[in-house]
Amino acid sequence: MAKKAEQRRKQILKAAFQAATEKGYESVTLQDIADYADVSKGVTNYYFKNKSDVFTQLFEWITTRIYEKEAASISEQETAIGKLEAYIDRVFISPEENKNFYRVYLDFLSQVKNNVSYKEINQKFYENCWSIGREIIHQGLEEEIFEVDDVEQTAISIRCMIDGSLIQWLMRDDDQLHDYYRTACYESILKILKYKK
Amino acid sequence: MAKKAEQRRKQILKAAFQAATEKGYESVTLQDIADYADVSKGVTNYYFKNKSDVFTQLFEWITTRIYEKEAASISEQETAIGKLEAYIDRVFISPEENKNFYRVYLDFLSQVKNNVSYKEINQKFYENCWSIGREIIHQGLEEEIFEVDDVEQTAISIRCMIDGSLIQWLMRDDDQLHDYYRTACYESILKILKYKK
DNA sequence: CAATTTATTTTGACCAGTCAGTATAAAAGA
DNA sequence: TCTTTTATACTGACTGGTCAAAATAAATTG
Repeated sequence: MAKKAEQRRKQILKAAFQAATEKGYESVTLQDIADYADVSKGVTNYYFKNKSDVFTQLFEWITTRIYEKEAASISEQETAIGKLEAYIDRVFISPEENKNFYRVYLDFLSQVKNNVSYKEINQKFYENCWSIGREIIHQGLEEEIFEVDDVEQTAISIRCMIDGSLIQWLMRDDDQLHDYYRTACYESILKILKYKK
Repeated sequence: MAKKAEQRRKQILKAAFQAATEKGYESVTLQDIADYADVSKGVTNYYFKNKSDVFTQLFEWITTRIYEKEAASISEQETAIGKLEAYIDRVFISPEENKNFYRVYLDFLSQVKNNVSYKEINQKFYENCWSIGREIIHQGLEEEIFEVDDVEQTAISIRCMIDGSLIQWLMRDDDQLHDYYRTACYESILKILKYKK
């Protein structure tokens, strides 16, 4: 029974995600979600406390998923450079694949200031991101190819660079620029790490 | 008379801005705007075609204002380092002063994908930002303290770093971190510029 | 096994409230 | 007086959330 409920919950979250990608966070209605999930309107209220509850859980799901994919990508690599490359490639995954994820994530970001839960979820996401940065830095220090004096600050800066590049890429929304921003981001991070090849 | 009209327009835009900072972009109503401007609802509809028109003009006003303040800050400085410092200081201006500007800007960013006008306005803003970056880079190259091979790409990366740092700072929303992010951003950009002191 | 009861899930009509936009009235200014 | 500007009233569309009733599934009993 709990299995069925969990399945329904996921189904509704996916519908909410799809609705959000196509209509934008704020303008999504409970009816939209129900339509995308192919159920009637009441179901959403049966499985979720209210609309806000749906979106809170969706935000958590999205940030967790982004992190897990990133973490999985770097763990497949042995070297610092390999990890960093895998990381950036995952962030700038081919147009359309993860683009929607980051678009909806940006939607949520703009809501963080109005919602304490969102802020906490995002804080957790940041901490996950920083841990990825630390892992890459430590590996690079071990290999003696990076020169970093403040590991924590550098890990934070890496994510700043990634988010900044990602957003600028998303905003310009030109598939031609995909490679450009991925490369620019990657090379900037190498400089921040004072990479000596 | 045209002067009076222009004044009213600005008054309404300011009211819309204030409403947006306090209630968030999407949930602002025409009534809110009228209330903040201390006029009746009819006035807004008299001076603007519709709600979307108000926000489009507000977005243009905000991005222009952010750019102008940044440009003014760096033009007061002679040296590359002076310009860069002034630039970053302007971006990370004391909590509350320009914070609201960037918050509302972020609100607009999340709407760019649904609105062609927003996209164009933001594209123009980016170009202005990049021109600031170029100016600093050129100055630093003249002084022979930076080492940059692709000026354009580096100018873009500088703004990525700024936006990324800014957003992370805004999201964490802890006044204690103000200095931290300003410094981290500044130092990262120096590394991207391969600054040799 | 079949009949019946109970529990769970789903439906869609409905309500009270909000909104953008319009229409109209009032006021101010030329 | 006539035009411009501001205030108020109204409308029609849409929203989130509620709820009683229907449908379905599970459990119980004879």
